[in-house]
Amino acid sequence: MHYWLMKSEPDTFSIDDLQVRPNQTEHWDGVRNYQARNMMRDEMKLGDLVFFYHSNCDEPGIVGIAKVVKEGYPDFTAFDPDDKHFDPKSNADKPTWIMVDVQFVKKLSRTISLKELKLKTELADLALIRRGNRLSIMPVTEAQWQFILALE
DNA sequence: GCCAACGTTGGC
DNA sequence: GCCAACGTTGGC
Repeated sequence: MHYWLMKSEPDTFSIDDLQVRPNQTEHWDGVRNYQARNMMRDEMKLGDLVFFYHSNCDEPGIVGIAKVVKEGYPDFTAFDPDDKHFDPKSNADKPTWIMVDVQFVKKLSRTISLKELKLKTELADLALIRRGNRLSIMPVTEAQWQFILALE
């Protein structure tokens, strides 16, 4: 059982969007970073829990929880020339990019903001708040997970 | 294989 | 809108 944090821009896809999807489930397409891809391909397992993080918005922070309901499989948006995330180097026989499906679990009662997370010495090692980090998917230790949940 | 140029991310 | 940080690309 692993814990994760996944970033999404709420203007593009928010926790509310996830909540109203059929089965409250959506595929996490569009990741075009090898490190993030490798985590989805190799380490994300059914039932893993995910902090849903809103980035590039008024109050960046953790807004909810999701869980992994389908393990890594080819990101078909890479095959579609009309898709924003089209990648001509990826094809169905040998897909470069991988995604997982996540399902809504809950919204937090409040946003646990990046600003707040940065103040906690307990979270100094969290990838999210290390300077210059741009990974859209990152691991969270169980201790970090429990600590953050207790902030709600 | 080096590295400059360029594009993207994402906080502010 | 700005810009720092970082990943990728492509010439050599």
